[in-house]
Amino acid sequence: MSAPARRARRHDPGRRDRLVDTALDVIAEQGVTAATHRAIARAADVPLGSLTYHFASLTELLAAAFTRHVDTVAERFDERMRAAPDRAAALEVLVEHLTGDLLGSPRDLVLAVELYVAAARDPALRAVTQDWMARSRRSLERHLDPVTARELDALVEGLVLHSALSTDPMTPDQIRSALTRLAG
Amino acid sequence: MSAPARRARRHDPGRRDRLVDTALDVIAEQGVTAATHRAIARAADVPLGSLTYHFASLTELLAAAFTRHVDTVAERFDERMRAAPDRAAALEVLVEHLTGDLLGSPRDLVLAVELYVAAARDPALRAVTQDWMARSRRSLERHLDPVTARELDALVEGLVLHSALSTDPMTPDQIRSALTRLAG
DNA sequence: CAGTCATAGGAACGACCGTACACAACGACG
DNA sequence: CGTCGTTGTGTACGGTCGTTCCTATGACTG
Repeated sequence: MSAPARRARRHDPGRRDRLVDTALDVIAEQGVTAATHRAIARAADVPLGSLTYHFASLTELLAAAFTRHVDTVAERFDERMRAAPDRAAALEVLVEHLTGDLLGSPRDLVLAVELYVAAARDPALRAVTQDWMARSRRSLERHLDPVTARELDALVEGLVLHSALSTDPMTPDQIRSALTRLAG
Repeated sequence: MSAPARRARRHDPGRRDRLVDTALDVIAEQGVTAATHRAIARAADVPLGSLTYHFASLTELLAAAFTRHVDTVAERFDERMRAAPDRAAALEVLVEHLTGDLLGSPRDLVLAVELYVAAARDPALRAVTQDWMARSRRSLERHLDPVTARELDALVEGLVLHSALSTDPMTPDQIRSALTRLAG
């Protein structure tokens, strides 16, 4: 009957990496507040003690997880931004990034908001959001002046939050027109 | 020595109200995650059992607290909005509301973000934020078309979040120019 | 092949939580 | 004055949490 099929190998290189990914999964599926040592250990199918062995504290693990996610998203965005030939194309990249990546994928939307939550609660995680905002702005500044970049960045944050909390979210067209209106 | 000067009277009408206010204080000073039965009871100087006597659950108490706060802020905003003679004045009211009330007072800024956090975590509290957004939009629509109102509302949310999480927040002038740029 | 040491594993500790509940105090009312 | 229902209080239960700690293992080094 039982014998819970513990598949964890005794020797498990890359477990640390796997834990970071699993933490991200748990956050996306159940929220930061549910991302406990035990929940992550269960999801990764490793013993509880393994988490404190690889990460000095839970905060450190969450920081690693959010950092990995931010790296992925920010890098993908900057890549596309670099490829944009001019200002108009850059705006279209932003629209696509927002409606496609952030709002289009429930996972990324949830992760963005959960990061806000975590940052608001834990000063150690605030550095991650600040890094994200800084990189996002730098990407925008490839084709836009700093003032516009900053305003757009704030608007993007608002639209993300709005989408996450509101019933009847804005359509991609409405979002495009809001962004172009501000940047125009 | 001890005899901890428990000042709570045996008969204490209005205690329920006082608990709501105290809950708001605790949230503002220590965050929603620290707003536990025990923390609020300690701050209000009432016994623990008193909280479950007046409120069926902790969520219900937090909802009452946030509702009271939202009522205050939303009503104050709508009042000033009604007094605005035209669109330009309305925009100035919005700037004043944002830079003065929300961003000017650390307490209100914290409470706004904590409400986002609570809403993201607890579906029962989401109704409060949705109510806030709806009222905010309705106030804006007194002098602005619905599309602009909605866009401004999202931008305001973004600016609040931005201010709370960012180092070097935007100045009131920068905020004014962002808002007028979108609404212009 | 023996020894070493980073890694893996599991149980336990102490703290805090929301909530339930039995009891004490009180005011209203006969 | 005695009874009763409402309101207030204190304690305890069952649970989850982060973290610590001791033991076991097995891959690598010499």
